[in-house]
This record gives sequence, C-alpha cells and structure tokens, in this order.
Amino acid sequence: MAISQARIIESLEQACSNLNPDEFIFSFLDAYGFPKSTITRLRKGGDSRNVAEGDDIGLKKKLYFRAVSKGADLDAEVESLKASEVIARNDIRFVIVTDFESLAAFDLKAEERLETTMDELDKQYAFFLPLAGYEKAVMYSEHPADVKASEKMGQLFDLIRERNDLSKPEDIHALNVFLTRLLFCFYAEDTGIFEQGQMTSAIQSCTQEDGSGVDQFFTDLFTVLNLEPDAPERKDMPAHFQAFPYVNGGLLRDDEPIPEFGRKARRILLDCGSLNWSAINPDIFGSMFQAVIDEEQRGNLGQHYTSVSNIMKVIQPLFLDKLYAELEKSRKRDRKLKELLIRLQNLRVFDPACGSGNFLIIAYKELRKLEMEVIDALNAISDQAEMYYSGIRLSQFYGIEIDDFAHEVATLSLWLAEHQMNMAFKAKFGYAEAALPLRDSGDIVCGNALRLDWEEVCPPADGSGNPREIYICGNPPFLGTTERSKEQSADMKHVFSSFKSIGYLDIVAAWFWKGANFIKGRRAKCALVSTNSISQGDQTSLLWPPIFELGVSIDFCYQTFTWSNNAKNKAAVHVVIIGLKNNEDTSTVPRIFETSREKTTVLKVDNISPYLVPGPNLAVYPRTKPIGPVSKMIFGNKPTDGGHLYVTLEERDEFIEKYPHYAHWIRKVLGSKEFINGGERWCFWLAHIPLEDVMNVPEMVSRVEKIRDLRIKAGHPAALKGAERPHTFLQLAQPLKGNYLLVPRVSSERRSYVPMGFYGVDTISSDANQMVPNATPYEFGILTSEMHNDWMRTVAGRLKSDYRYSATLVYNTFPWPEVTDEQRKHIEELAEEILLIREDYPDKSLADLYDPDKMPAPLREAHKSLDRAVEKLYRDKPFRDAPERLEHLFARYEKLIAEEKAKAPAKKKATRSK
DNA sequence: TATCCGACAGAGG
DNA sequence: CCTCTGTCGGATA
Repeated sequence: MAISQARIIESLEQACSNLNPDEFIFSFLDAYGFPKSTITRLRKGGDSRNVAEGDDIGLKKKLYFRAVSKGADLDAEVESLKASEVIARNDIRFVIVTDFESLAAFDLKAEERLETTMDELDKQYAFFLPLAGYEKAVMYSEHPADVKASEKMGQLFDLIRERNDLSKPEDIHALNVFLTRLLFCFYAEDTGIFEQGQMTSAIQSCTQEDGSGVDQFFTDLFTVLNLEPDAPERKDMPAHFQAFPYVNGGLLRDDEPIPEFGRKARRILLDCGSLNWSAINPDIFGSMFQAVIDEEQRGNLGQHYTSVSNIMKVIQPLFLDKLYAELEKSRKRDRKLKELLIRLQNLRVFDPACGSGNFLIIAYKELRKLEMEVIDALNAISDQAEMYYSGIRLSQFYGIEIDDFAHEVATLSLWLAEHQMNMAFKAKFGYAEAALPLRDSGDIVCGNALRLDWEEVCPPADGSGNPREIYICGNPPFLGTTERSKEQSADMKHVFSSFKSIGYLDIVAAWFWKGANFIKGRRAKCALVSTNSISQGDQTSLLWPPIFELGVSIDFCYQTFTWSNNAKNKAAVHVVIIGLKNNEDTSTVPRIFETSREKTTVLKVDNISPYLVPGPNLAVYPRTKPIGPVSKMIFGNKPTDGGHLYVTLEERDEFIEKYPHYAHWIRKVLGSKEFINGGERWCFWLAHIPLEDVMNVPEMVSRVEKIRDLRIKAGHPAALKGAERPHTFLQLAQPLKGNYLLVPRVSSERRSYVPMGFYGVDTISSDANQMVPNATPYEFGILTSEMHNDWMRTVAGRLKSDYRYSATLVYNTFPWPEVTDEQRKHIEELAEEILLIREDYPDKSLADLYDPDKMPAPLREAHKSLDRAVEKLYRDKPFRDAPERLEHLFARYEKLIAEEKAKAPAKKKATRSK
C-alpha cells in the first residue's frame, strides 16, 4: 500500500478541520489509503468485515475505533478495550477512542500511546503510519528487558544527580562505580548468584521510606560482598548482611563513596529490583545503559553502538572462521582437539576503542561457544567421560576506553557474559565452575588509545617471552577535520608524527596506523570498522602506502555499507570493515565481502587494493595539473556570504525595477542542485564594481555589512581578506570570456555518468561545481564516457556513497588516451550528438535524463556509442567489464606517471608520507 | 591560494 | 518516520 505521506497529512488535516463525527473514521481510513470499497461497505453497515460490536468500527489486524460522548474518560476506555477479548481475537493493532475533541490511541504492537486534540491529529500522523504499510522504527524492540532496565537506571541516575554534588571528576567516577556495582547486584539476585530477591528485600526492610539509610545500607552491603567467607569482620555485621556471599573479582576492590538517596530514588531502586534482570543481554545492555547515563548521548541513544551482526562481520573473518575450520579439520583427532583448546585459552582479543565492551563480549561468547563444541568433539571420541572445564579467561580480553563510565560498564558486562556462558555450559554438560567469587575481569584500561602504548596495554608476549596470538578489533570513533577538538587534533599529530602531512585523514586512521604497527612482524591481525572515507579520495594515498611499506596488507574487507543498528537516530554514515595482516601470513586468502540488504557475497582475490577492489597496492596521489595536454579544471566561485549575496526571483525583479541601470549586477548562479535538478537562483555579482558604488545603493548596505561581519567573525586569514571586499564572493574564479564546462562536485551514485554541461561566462558557477574554461567537445566527450566515469568511481572521494568529482583526484589523475586528429573529431561528433539529444527534452532536468530508471533510450544509445568509441581509443578489443577497463587505466596511469618522473628526475618524490 | 571533507543536513515522500 | 541526494564554510596544504 504505497501512499504518499504528504497526502496522509493533507487528508487528516481536512478530516479534522471539517469535523463530522459520523464521517470521521471513514475519512481517517481514506487518509491512510484503505480501499474505497471497504470504506463504502463499512459506512453502509452490516458488513462482515466490521468485527466490532455496536456502533464501533473494527478491522481485523488493523484498528478498533470507538466514539464516546464528551467528558468520558478516554484513557480508561482505551485501557478496557486493550484488554477486551474482541481486540485479542482479531489481532487488532490500534485502539482509537475519541470524543471528537480529543483522541486517545494505543499501538498494541509497539506498545505506544498517543493522546492528542483533534486539531493536532495531523501532526501525529506518523503514529498510525503502520496502517499505510510504513513500519515504525522501535529502538531495540527485540530486547524489551534491556530497554526497561536501562530506562529505570536512567531515572535513578537523574534522581541521584539531583541530590548529590557531582561537580568533581572523582565524584562522577564514584557514581559510575556505584551504578555498575548496583547493576551487578540486581543481576545477581535474579540469576542465582545471590538468593532470589535478596538485595531488594533487604533494602525494603532495612531502609526508611524517605530514603534515609539507603547510603549506609550500600556501604555495609559492599563491605560484606568484599569479605571472604571466613573473614572475622563478617561476624560483626548484622545477620541479613552475613547472608550475602563473597563476590570480589575486583568489582568491589576500591572503597568509593555512596550517594545519598531520597524518597523517590528509593522507590525507583525498588522498581529496578522488581524487573527481571536475568533477561539482560550484556551484548547491548552496556551500550544502552551508557547511552542513558551519558548526557551527551541522551538525545541520540546508542547511535554509534555496534550491532551484533556488524561485530560478527569483523570477528568472523578475523579469527572465528579460521578457528572453526581448525575444529572441522581436527575432529576425531584427540591431540589436535586438545591443541585447539590450548590455543583458545592462550589467544588474546584486544579492542583499543572498546566503549562498553560489545566487541569483547561477543568475541568472548563466541570463543566460549566454540570451546564447548571442541569439548563436545573430544567427548565424542573418548571412552571415558573426562570432565573438561572452560579454560577461556576474561583476562585474555583487553580494551582501551577513554570514557570512565563506559570502561566500568565494559568490565562489568564481561562478568555478566562470563556468568551467562557458565550457565550455558552447565546446561549443556551438567556441571560448571562456581559463579563466585568473581575471577579477574577483562583488562580494560581507562585512557586515550591514541596516547597509550598499546603494547603495554596488551603485551604481545607472555611472561616467558613467547609471542602471543593476538586479534585487534573494534569500532573506533570517526571524526573529520572540522569536528575535532584541539586535543584530538594534537592526538592525530602525535600518532602520525612520522608523516609529512596528515591532510584530511579521519581520526579513525590513527587506529589503523597504530594497529598496523602493532601487528607488524607479529602473530597478530587487526580488523576495524571505519568510515568508508579512508579508502576513498584524498585519504587513500595518505594512509595506505605507509601501511603497505610496513609489510602489512589487506587481509579482508567489507565494501561500503550503510551503518545501521536499532537506535532511533542511527548515525548517517557509510562504513567499511578492513582487516590487516602481515604479508608473510599466508594462512588466509584476501577476501572481499559485499553486502546488500538481501545477501552477502565473498570474492577471493589475489590482492585487495586500498580502494577495496581487487587490484594492486596502488593509491592515486592528488595532482595539481592534468597528466596530458588538456584544459585546466578550476574550482567554482565560493560565496562565504551567509546567503546575503543570493537573491530570490522576487528580490531580483524588485531590485531591477528600482535600479534598471544596475540590472547587470544580478546574474544567474548555479549550484550543483540547480545544474542537476533545474530551478533558478540569482546572485549579486559585483566582482568589477567598486565597493563605494555598491554602498551607495541603500538596499545593499545591510547585505554588505552582514557579510563583512561574518567574515571578520570567521577570523581565518582568507575570510579576513574577504572582509575587505565584502560585496564580492570570497573566492573568485569566473572565466571572463567564452564557454566553460560545468562539472558538479557532488552527484548521486545511482547515475552511470556524472552529468556535465556547457555554460556561457554570464552564468556564475558556485563552488558546488568546478569549471573547465573553454573546454572542447572532445574533452566533454572523454569526461562523459564510461571509461572516465569508471575511473572516477574508483579514485574519487565520496559523500557517503555519492560521487565527489574533484580536479586533483579525478580529472588531473586521469590517463588520457593518445589520439589522432581524426579520432578526436569522431569523439567530438558523438559528444555533440549527446548535447543535441539532451535538447530534445527541454522539460527534463539532468537528474531525470541521467536517472538510470528513466534515461531516454536515444540518450542512452548516444552514450553507448560514445563509450564504445572512447574505449577504442585505448585498445581495439572491447573491454569486458569495469574491472577490465580499470586494469587498463591503472596500467596506463602508472606508465604515464613513470614517464613524467623520468622527464623531471630532479623533482622531489611525489609521496606525501615521511 | 585552492580544495576536501562532513558518525551530515535538509527536503520530500 | 525513512529515503534521497547535494549546501556550505572551515581546516588544511
């Protein structure tokens, strides 16, 4: 049922403004796209489709509608309907009750409530969208226990914060520690570590309703949990405290102050106790808990937490697949299986950006599952039942996390995961180690991963100097140059101190560089989730050649996929996963994974290029000049005007009417949006007008002053210089005569060809485009060919996944073919044919013409002829596919660059690193 | 001076 | 809400 949401809003608005109680529900159903026939029958009455009683309207699986008289309690009505048998029998999704002034509704699937007045109903249209086939995104819907628990803990945190001074970092740390201990206790009393409900009932009986005594209670409780069973101090404690077991394991090592509680906080505490904590999922609970507590993250709960499926994409190719293969190979061979057990007990997993520990927890659980399978296999081939215990210890798991609370949560979650796995072990084999006292948890260090020495955090060799098998994994933060703090910029400089420049390297690159240096020459591998930018555009040649020089190469990768988890506002980013290994490590073949919504495919290749396609370890360096004798491509005109040089059509007409002799001040301007999608924009183009003349026009004064102010405020040298001529664009590049070829800087990845077009110099191009002044149709023909677009697709930067055409990376690096005059003329003819065909569609924008689903056949064919002709310039035999074209282009690129170098041997090396 | 980027941003369905 | 697709100006060389 595809229906435009704008139409829904409009129809709802109409139904509510001309409110007719008898008709309302029918208009409502119509708004959400129910078939007219259904509505007509419902209106007539007596139809079997109506499953409701009396005057109500009910549609199976959809909704149940009831109108009540004014003054009735809508909520109570909804509640009673929700529980009624007719709702359950017909699997109703929405219950709606209205008195035609207000409306109350309940979504039984999402368990969400809506209360609104009728005139606001259109604003709430999204609530009922599932009726039209649009499902709502519900955060972590598959884990209601985690949601409830983390929300309750969040409330508790707020109440504690109200009452306690948390201005000093050590106070915050103390509270972090308290919350994680508390969480452990809730979990413990629901999972058999404590007696069922032991702590909650003790709180109930030992503390006052106004909250007094709660802090003392926890002081005593944590003391006793830290006392060994035979410790003499135990005897001094009240009897109900003595009943608590010895926990330790480092959870209660330090004596931290306990916050004070009020009446409300105590009540929430008891509420927490009544939740079922055994259903908590340590994999994601930690992230949610952290998100609830961390103020900065509250607005966008969990947007960066890594989903289990994405973690598996990292750890399976990194080590799990290989270990499982080992198990299959070793079945039936006692010695081999025992060796595998030993290996599992000795390998190390290290997440240098571990957050609340998701990767470590999943890795731990997966290794425990594998260990159980190995034990199974051992039991299957042995006559005597030997009692194998788990030998995998949390102390094999290392992490670095900068946030104190997240680091506490990570430590705790590992314990919870251990307990969970011990229970699974017991369920399978009938025995398991004691839950208490807790053993050492993971080695999680609270600190800055870019400053710490990773080898100190995760020693690459054991005490006797034997090298360890180590797997580095994780999802480090992504941060471009503009959003970084001063400290983070300094961190980057520190990590890349051996680099000549770090350009636009994303901060995540620092983890790759440190990771590559860590694994170099060791029995170690590293795989990280990253923004796709580090294998695109400018960053590729900065990061990868130095990594390859270490003797490290790409072991496997997941090509770009869109970031996704169950959070409401998931981060808008396209990511890749890249695994690194030493060149000498031949235990695996390079694998390229490609994932789409439907499936994931794997391609085994000889080598993975830094662009994450099959190919050599070759990165294309940005150049300031084209390789061949072709026209120069220049950057567009950059306003930096806060919008004050732009004018609307109305403003333009008004201005020209008043000052007809200044009509030439206003010019048509193109961003890439106007170029690609059509539409008009206008701007003041005053590059050749003295500032005094401009300031003599009253309408201009405030515009110009605003621009001057904002440029002064921006403060950097370029802006300050621009403040001296505030009536012009900050960067001027418009050619003075002739035509120019316009190339948009960003364009959708759906298109096979980046749209380009010719304009006269009277049309201003903004910095959203680049220009090739006085380009020839030949140049247009080459640039709009499939050959060139394939090159662009590989070496260009991307905005998310959309193409970002740049002169330095795409145009100037392109290996142009060698042509005769005759060939050149042929290309020009084919190129002009394309321009002519475009003119046959004056009503269509370039977006329409180059939409792969809508591209007119004649245009498509003209492009195909051109593509074929351009290919022929490179070689006679047609290319089979894009990889073959690229192979040829890269070979030619290398040849041309080598020739260029040979011509100018005195020039310094082009490489930017070291 | 020129230009690459954005755990995006804004519009539209 | 989700999907689609390119603004704008700072930071960097």
